[in-house]
Amino acid sequence: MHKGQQTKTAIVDVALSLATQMGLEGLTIGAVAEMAGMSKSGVFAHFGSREELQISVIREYHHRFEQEVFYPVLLLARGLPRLRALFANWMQRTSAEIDSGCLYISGAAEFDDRPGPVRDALASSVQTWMAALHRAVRIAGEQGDLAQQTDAAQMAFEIHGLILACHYEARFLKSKTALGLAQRSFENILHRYGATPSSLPGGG
Amino acid sequence: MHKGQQTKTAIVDVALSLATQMGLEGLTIGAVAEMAGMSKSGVFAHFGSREELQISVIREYHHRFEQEVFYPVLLLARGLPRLRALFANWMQRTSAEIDSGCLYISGAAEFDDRPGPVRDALASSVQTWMAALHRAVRIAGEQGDLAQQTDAAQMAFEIHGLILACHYEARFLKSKTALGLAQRSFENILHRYGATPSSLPGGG
DNA sequence: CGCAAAATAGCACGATCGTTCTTTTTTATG
DNA sequence: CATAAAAAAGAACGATCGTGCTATTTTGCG
Repeated sequence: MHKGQQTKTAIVDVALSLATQMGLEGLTIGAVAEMAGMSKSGVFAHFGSREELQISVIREYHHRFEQEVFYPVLLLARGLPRLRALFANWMQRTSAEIDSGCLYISGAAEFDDRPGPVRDALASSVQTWMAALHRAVRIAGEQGDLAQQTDAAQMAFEIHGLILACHYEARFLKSKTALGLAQRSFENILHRYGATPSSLPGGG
Repeated sequence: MHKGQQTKTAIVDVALSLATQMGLEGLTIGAVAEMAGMSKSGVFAHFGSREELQISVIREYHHRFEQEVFYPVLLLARGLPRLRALFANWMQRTSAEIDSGCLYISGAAEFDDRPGPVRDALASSVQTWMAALHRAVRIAGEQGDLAQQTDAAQMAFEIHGLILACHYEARFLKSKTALGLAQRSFENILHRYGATPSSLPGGG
């Protein structure tokens, strides 16, 4: 008795790809049904409301984001290596999302002043990721991989900005140089905050 | 025989405030009509299509943006003073748009893969502004107010990112520190590109 | 004022949306 | 295989949308 979960997963899969492309507001049950080869009511029955479908999509996106950019870096040494890897994974995903779209960016624009459970789910996911980024920066500072006076919040903010500019200019303005500019920006930020090319073994 | 233009202006005014808040896709003729105290067909007759209304809104936004952040800086000396003023005006507008919303950001998310005249108008406006920003940076470099090897495209990209992060974190995540972080980011960028605190009078 | 033209309103259309209700098909189990 | 439950389909609803058509009001000019 678990065929339901199986098709529900398939529906969310289709809905996610549709939501990243058309936005969470452009996510219609009819479009999902057609793309999934089902009837509208067949899709609807699994969620009970469009809002619940949207939230399921956000949860799936969050899960994939974690899986792809966050979890892998835990295998690396704390500090600068982990921070570098975090950014590298994020950039890799961002570059893929130049074609597919990013739910955290399009969703923010759609729900930035529309209260409700969808916005809550979206903001909560983003907050979780922002906190993880902030933590990675802070730890790199504590490890001595960054200048002593580094402000983690400031550095995380600047990294966030570079990703947003990359996505904006590449996806919307079709700029072909955005990836390179973003990569260079990150190196500039690392340099500014005194990142060591390789960790010093016995730093006090 | 120009009452038409008068009410048309009023309609665009209402439509703009509605579009910045709800997005260009959320801009419905019925909502505009109600807010303008008119009938749907009364509003519709002025534009002939919703697309034309959306484009009119984009043009109006573009005009106000120019008027508010770009034109005033032409009174200042070329180089760093003008670049600083450009950013200051941009930030002032951005801080206001934390409440009202930004058409260039929400519009980009909505139309980043939806071809057509609306997207074209939006992208064209943004491109114009991006080119102006790039030019201001380049001129500052040529004036000797920035380090010799400054890459104008790179610096403009980083400034753009800081604005996007500011808007994102302030408007969507309700961060109260975003304004300060953005201001600090700009100072960091200026410092990194060797901006002089005040222009050197006789620089060769 | 009188009158043509412009501006606006009123109304209805087809389409699409989320949702509900009912019926049919599929599934898992005795 | 029989059968009850789960899953999916089908049809219809009310609402909302952009838009076209027609009537009415308002405007500006002689």
